[in-house]
Amino acid sequence: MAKAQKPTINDVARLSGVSKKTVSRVINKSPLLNQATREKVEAVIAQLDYVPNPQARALALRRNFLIGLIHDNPNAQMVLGVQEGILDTIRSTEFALVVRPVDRHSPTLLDDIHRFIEQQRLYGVMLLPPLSENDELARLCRDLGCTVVRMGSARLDDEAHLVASNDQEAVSEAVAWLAELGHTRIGFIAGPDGFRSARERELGFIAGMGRAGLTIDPALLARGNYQFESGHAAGQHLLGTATPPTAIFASNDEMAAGVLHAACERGLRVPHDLSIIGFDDTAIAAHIWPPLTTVRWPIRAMARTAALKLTRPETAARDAAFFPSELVRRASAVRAPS
Amino acid sequence: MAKAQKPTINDVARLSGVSKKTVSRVINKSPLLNQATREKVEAVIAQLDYVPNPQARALALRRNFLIGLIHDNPNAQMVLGVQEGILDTIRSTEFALVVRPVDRHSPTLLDDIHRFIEQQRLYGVMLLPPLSENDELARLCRDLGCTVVRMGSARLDDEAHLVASNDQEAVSEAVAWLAELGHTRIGFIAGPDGFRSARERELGFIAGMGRAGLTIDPALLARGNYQFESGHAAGQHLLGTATPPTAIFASNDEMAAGVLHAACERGLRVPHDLSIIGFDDTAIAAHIWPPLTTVRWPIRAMARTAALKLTRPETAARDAAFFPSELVRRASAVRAPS
DNA sequence: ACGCGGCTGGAAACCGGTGTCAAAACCCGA
DNA sequence: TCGGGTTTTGACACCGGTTTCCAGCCGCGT
Repeated sequence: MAKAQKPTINDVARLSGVSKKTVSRVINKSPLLNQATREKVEAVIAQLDYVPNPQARALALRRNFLIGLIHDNPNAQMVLGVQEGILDTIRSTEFALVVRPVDRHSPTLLDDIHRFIEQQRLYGVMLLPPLSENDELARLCRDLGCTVVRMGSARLDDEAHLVASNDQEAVSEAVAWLAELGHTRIGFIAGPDGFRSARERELGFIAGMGRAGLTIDPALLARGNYQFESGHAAGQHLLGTATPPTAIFASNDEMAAGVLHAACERGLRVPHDLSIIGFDDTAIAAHIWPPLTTVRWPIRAMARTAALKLTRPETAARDAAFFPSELVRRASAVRAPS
Repeated sequence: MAKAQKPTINDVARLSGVSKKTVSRVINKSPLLNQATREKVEAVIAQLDYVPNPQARALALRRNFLIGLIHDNPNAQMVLGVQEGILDTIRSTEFALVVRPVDRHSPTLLDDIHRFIEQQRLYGVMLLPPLSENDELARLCRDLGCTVVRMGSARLDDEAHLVASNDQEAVSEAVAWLAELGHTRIGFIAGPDGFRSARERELGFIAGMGRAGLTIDPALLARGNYQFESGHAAGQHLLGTATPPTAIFASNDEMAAGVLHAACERGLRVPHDLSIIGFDDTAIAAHIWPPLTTVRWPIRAMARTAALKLTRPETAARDAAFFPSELVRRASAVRAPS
C-alpha cells in the first residue's frame, strides 16, 4: 500500500508530452484527434492505470455520473430486482446508483426530489411504479436536465423513455388458462384506482373473459390497493357472496396471498375448492402453500435496458421497450370442482 | 422557472461583503469567527437560499458525501428496510445513499469494491451480513478512509462500528416458548456454516433447550443456507425420521416457509401436527398460511443508528449498539399434540 | 507611546477536470 | 515557394468550493 497518490490528468499529460486538454480529448473520445497522439496517450493511461476523477468531472460538467432510483414501492422484491438490473449495466462504468425511497403522499414530494436532483446533479433518474405514473414528477426531472426512464407505465410520454411489460396480454392469458381449466365463475381483484398497471390488468381481465366467451358478474369484482390486507378483505367479500367464484385472479401476488388467507379462514381448501392466480411472481408466490400460479415479468432485464437508456441516451432510441410477461403455472390453479 | 442560476459561495461573499473564505468558515462552523460576521453571512445565506455545491466540496475535500451500502443479501425485505432506515437519517442532510449489490463469491470482489470506493470517494460504507462478517473487506474500506459500520455481526471489531441485534437471546426465548407449549421434540435448522448470525442462532437454540431442561437429539438437527430450497430439504429430512419433531425452529423465515412446504407435501397439518418458528419477520412470515411465529428485529431502527454512526463519526461512540429482538407470536406455533 | 501576541479575515493557490479560442501544423494546388 | 483551408493542439480561464499564508487590527503590558 505504498502507492503514493492516484495519478491525475496532469501526470498523464506530462508523461506523454501533451497538454491536459489533449488527454481530456482522449478520455472523451473526441473525434478530432490524431490517431498517433491518441495511441501514445492511451499507452500512458494504461501504464499509469489512470482513472479520471469523477468529482472533478462532475464539477466541470455540472453533472454527476450518478443515476437516481426514485421509488415508493411496497414490493421489496421488485425494487431489489431493479437495483440489481441497473448494477448489471453500470457495474463496469463510471456510473453509480443512488437510491431515494420516498413517500408519494408527502406534500413536499416534488420539492424534495427537486432538491435531491439538484444537489446531486443527477445524470438520469429512473422512476418505478407507481411514481412512474406521475407526469408532473417526470416533467420536473426532465426540466432539471435528467434523462428519465419510466418503468411499467403504459403510456408513451414524448420526452421520457419508457420500459414496460405488457400486463394486459398477460392477464388475458391467465384468464384464458382458468377458462381452459373449466372455471366459469372467475372473481377479479383490481389494483388501486389511478394506477396505470391496475387499469391495464383490469382491461386484460375484461379482454380475457370476452375471448373465453364468459360473462363478467359484477358481484365477482372487487378492488384492493396492492397490499396484503386489501386482498384479504376482498377475498372475504368475494367468498362470502351467495354464489362464490371457483377461481380468483388478484392483480398482484400480495393480494393473492390475502385471498389465500381468506379462503383458509373459511375452511376452503386451495386449490381444490378455489383456484387463485396472482401477478408479479415475487418471492412470496413460490413460498406460500400451495405455490401460486402467477405472471412473471422480467424485472431485472427490464432494469438493465432502462439503465442502458439512461446512461447512453444517444445510443438508445427514445421509444418504448416492451417486455413479454409469462404465465407461471403452479399448483394454486387447477381444474374447477364439478 | 425563470430562476437564473443557483447562488454560489461567491454570491454570498459579495452580498455580505466578506471573502469566500469567511463564508466557508460559516458553513463549516469554524469556531474562530466573530459572532457578528457569522450572523451577517448567515442572513445572506438564508436570503439567497444558498446551498453549497457538493461536487465542488467533494473535489476540494477529496471526499464525497456519499455513503455506500454494500451487500450480497438474498433478503430483499431486509435490504430495503436498511435503505429506508438510512434514508430516514440522511434525508435532510447533504448525504446521499449509493448502493452496490455484489457477489460475495466473486474472485474480484475486493478489487471491485476498492475501485468503487476510490472512484466515488465514499464517506462511509455500511456492510450487511453476510458481507459484514468479512474482516478483510472491512479493513479494506477502513484503509481507504471510510468509516465503516458492520451490521448484525456479533463481534466487536476495534476499528469498525457495529450495530447488531441479540440473536442468541431471541432464539433462546423462542425455544422457551415452544417448551412452554409442551413441545419436547424440537427440530432445529441452522443457517449456513461460517455465518456469524447462524452461529448465534445455533447457540441460542442450545441455550434455550438447556434452560428448558430438554435434551438435544442430534437426529433433529439440520443445516440450510438461509434459502427456501434448503429449508424445504431440511424439513423433508427432519419429518422423514422415525420419530419426527413436533416443532421446528428454522434460522430464518425463508427456510421456515420451506419447512411448511415439506410438511404440507407430507399431508401434515400446520400448526396442528407441526409447529414452526422462523426468524426475521420478513413480509413472507405474515403472508403464508398459517401466519408464522417468528423473531422480529428492528432493521429500520438499526439502520437509522448505523447511518448516524456513519455520518457523524465524532458524535457517535465507536461502540457496539445492540437492539433487542422480539418474538412475534402468530398461528404457526401451538400446543403440542398429545 | 511602543512592541507584541492573538484573532479575524482576505488574496491567491489548489483540487482535477472541461470549454473557448487562437496558434501551430499540415495538406494541397497554383 | 506561397496562400488558403483544414486538422490538431495548447494556453488559459473556469466550475465552486477549501487551504495556506499573511496582513491588519485589537488589547495589553511596560
